[in-house]
Amino acid sequence: MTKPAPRDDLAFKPLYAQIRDLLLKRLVSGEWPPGTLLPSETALAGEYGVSQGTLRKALDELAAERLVVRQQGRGTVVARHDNERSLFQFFHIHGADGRRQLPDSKLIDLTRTTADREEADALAFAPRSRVLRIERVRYLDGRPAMVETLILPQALFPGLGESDEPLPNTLYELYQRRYGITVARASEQLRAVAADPCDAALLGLAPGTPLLEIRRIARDLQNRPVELRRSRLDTRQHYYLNELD
Amino acid sequence: MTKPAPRDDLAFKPLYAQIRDLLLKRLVSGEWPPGTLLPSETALAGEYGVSQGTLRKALDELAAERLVVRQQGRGTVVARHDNERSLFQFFHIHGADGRRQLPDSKLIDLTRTTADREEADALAFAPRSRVLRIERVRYLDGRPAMVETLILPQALFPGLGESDEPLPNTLYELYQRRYGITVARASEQLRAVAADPCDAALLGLAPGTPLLEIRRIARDLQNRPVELRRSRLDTRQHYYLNELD
DNA sequence: GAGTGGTCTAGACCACAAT
DNA sequence: TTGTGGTCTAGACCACTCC
Repeated sequence: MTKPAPRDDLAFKPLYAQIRDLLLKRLVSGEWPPGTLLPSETALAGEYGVSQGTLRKALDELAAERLVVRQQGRGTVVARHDNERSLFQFFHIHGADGRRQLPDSKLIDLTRTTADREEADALAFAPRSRVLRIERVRYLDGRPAMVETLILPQALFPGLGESDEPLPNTLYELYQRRYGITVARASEQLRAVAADPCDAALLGLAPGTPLLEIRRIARDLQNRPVELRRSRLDTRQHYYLNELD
Repeated sequence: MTKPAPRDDLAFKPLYAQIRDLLLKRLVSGEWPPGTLLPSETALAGEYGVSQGTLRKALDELAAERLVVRQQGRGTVVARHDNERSLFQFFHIHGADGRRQLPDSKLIDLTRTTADREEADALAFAPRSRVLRIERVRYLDGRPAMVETLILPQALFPGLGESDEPLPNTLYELYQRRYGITVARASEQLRAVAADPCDAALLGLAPGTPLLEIRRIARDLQNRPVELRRSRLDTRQHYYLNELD
C-alpha cells in the first residue's frame, strides 16, 4: 500500500519501529490513558496506511515492553499499574519459602527539602531542586523487614503528601492515576551495608547487622527519572531473586 | 502447504512452537554444536513442510532465549559461550564508575566430596551425590573483591580438576567445549551476610563486614541444574546491577 | 453472530556478507 | 553475483470474548 521506508538518512528505522514510536507518542500524550481499549489492529493499520502485519509487529513490541496488554477476542489494552504488575515487574523480594507478597507500609516521616548532590545526580536534576522525602517501614508477614527512603521531585508530584489522606501502599498506581506518570522501567543497584542505629531501631535488630541495600531509579514512558528509592532489607527471612535468561 | 496443527489434545501448541521444540531438540542432541551455522530458513522450512514465516517465528523464539544468534547476510549461528555472553547474560557486577569487566580468578581449594542436604536440594540431586567443590577468590581491578564456592556434580563433569591444567577464568566456556553442557539460564538469590573469618582473611577486611551473597543455580538447555555457586562480594567498590523492564 | 487478536501462508523486495 | 536474514504485504482461517 505504502512504499517501504526510504533509506536516505543514517538513522534508518524499519516501518514497524516508526509505527511503534508513533503509538508510544500517543500513549505518552495521554490520548489513551491506562486501561483504555485501543482501536483494533485493522483500524490502526488503516489509519497509518500500513498492513496489519506491520502494525501487529509494532504492537507486539509495545506488548514486550509491557506498555500494552494483548487479549485475544477483546483487544489491546493500555497497561495499568495493578498489584499484579508491581509484583511481577518491580518487586523481587521473596520469603524464605519462595512465596512473594507485597509488603504493608508504615509512614515514618514525610518532609519537603532540597536534593543533595548525589540525589540530584541520580535523578539528572538541577542541584538543590525541591524534592519530597518519604521514609517508611515495610512489613512482610506482619513483621518489619525493610526500611525505605523515597525521593520524589516536587515538580512532578505537586500536592503529594499535603492532604491528610494516608499514602497508599503501592505508590506507582497513585503516580499513574493522580499524576498521569507511568513507571515503565527501573534500574536497581544492590549492595550489602551495615544497619545504622536508626535502621536497627526500626527493624528491631542490632546495629551493624548486614542489610541488603537496593537503590532504585524509576523511569517513566519517556525514560525520565521520576523516583529515587533506597531500601534496606533484613535478609534473614527474605531474599532478592533475579532470574537470568 | 501442510494443514494447521490439529486441536485434539489439551496441550495444544501452535505450529511455530512445535517447530521451536523440534529445533531445540536438535540443539540439545549435539547435532548442531555451538558455533555451527544452521541451515537457511528456506531449507529448514522445506524440511519441516512449513512456510518460511512460521519457521522464522520459531527461530526468533530461540534467538530471544539467546540459544541462537541471527546474522543478516550470513545465517543463524548456535550461540557460543564467549566472554561477551558471560558478561551480558550472567555477570551483573559493576565497578563504582559503572564499568563492567570479568574478574580474574585464583584457585584456593578443589576437593571431591558429597553434597550436603542443602546442596542436594538445590541441585535436585540424590542426597550424598558425589560433587566437586571449588573455592576461589576473584579479583576486580587487581584487588580481591569476591570469594566464590562452586558445587559441580561429578557425574556431569568427569575428570574436571584431575589434571594439572589450571582452571580457566570463565568456566561456562569450558563446560560447553569440553562437556557439551551449555548454561542457558540461571537464577540468583541475593542476601546480605557478615564476612566470616575465612572470607575476611581472603578479602583483606574485618570479620563481620557486610558482604553481598549471591547464590546461583545454573541450568542447561534442558533446564537441568548443572552448577551451584555461592559468591560473596565486597560491595564497597562494586555493586550488583539489575535492570527491570 | 460480529469483532478481536492469534496463526499460517505465499510472495515480493531490501540490506548485508561472502565470494 | 549469490545467498542469507530483515521487512512488508495481502489474504485466509482459527480461537476467543461479548452481546
